[in-house]
Amino acid sequence: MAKVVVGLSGGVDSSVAAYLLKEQGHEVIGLFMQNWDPLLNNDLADPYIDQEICQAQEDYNDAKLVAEKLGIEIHRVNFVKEYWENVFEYFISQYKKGRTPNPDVLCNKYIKFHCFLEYAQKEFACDYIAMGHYAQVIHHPEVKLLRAVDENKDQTYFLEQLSEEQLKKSLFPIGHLEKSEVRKIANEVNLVTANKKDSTGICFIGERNFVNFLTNYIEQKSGDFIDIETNKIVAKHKGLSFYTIGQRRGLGIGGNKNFENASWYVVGKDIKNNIVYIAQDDNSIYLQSNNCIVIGVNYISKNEKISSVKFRYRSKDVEIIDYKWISKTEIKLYYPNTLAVTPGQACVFYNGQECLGGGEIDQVSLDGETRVYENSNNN
RNA sequence: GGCCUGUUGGUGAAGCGGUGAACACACAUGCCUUUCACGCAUGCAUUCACGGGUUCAAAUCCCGUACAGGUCA
Repeated sequence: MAKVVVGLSGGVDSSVAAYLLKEQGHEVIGLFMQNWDPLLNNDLADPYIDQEICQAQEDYNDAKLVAEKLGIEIHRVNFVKEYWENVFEYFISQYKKGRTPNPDVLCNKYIKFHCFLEYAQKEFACDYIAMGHYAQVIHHPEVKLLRAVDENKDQTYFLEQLSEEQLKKSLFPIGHLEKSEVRKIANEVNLVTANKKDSTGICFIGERNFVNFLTNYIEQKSGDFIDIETNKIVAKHKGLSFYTIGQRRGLGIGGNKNFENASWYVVGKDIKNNIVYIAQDDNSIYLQSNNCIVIGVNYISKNEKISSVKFRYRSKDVEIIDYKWISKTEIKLYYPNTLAVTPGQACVFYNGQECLGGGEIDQVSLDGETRVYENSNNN
């Protein structure tokens, strides 16, 4: 029996997490976070911006109903400023450099498992915090982060940056359940969130037309789409930051008599010359790499060896052939040829079911040839 | 100026008298998804530059007009 503060988001997962903790006999307190304010943050791409009730308010209402149903207290906290300073500014700075950052990894590191944790401990003197993530944590004899039982929903990818101290204080009550079981429980207990659609898009921000969203924060210049095979200009792009490596949709390049009848994929960027390189092959050699440098590494389980990694959320694990530490926080990984490993994205390390930590993909190469996925060296 | 060839959806392009106008790419929507993406599914020309004619029937044949390209003096 412990005192636990649950992050109630107004979704099914956290609702069921709270319910399970209560069932286990813990003293449970709900805490709702608001980390994004469309008006304050000038988020003109928010589809709800003209509505009277914003998304956050609607979610809070659901969270409140769940708390009432479960008979637990609910409180509300605002980390809009902290989110902007610790997550969003970095996110934008990376996009300006042509990279493809993952804000949700930082959101977990700095907001959910830092601001929230501190607040919960200070305000409520709790023993633990709990979240509705699909992940499992073991506290004894040593801290381990494990993939969720429901491998399809596993979210350890986003928890890659959590420290041992943060994990020690955290519980993931639904990590041993399948998503379908979570929904089933929610229905049995009759929670309003039981059949609510899963939220997607950047955590706390939500679904956006991404080009419009970024346009609010990044000035972009149009430039050339160049075929990397022939070096010919194929079309105009809207701004280098709007594209990520491996992207197909949104390029707007239709049939062209000078080229084959095939889709185009983004395979590189040249920031200095504002060029986006493309190729007409989803398996292009220019999309492939077999080694990369990962920086800002957080290593949770120092005794374990990396056997596989994930380069993008929900992508298949890639077996690691070898790796070499460059410094305490930088590592070079060697792996079989893989498509679209993208600078800025999180690279997460695994050994079987255990998540060992991870870092940020910095430089990507095929054998000795560095991919022109970005030119951050010039900045 | 004469002669010749071409003009099909957002783009590239099949079809060349017989009756729902291929296909590819783009795009849209849906699914998938706590990042960005990938992927999957579905949809998308009542109409073939325009006007007229022949025919039971034309995008497909004929005539004219307008564009575009070629070619000959």
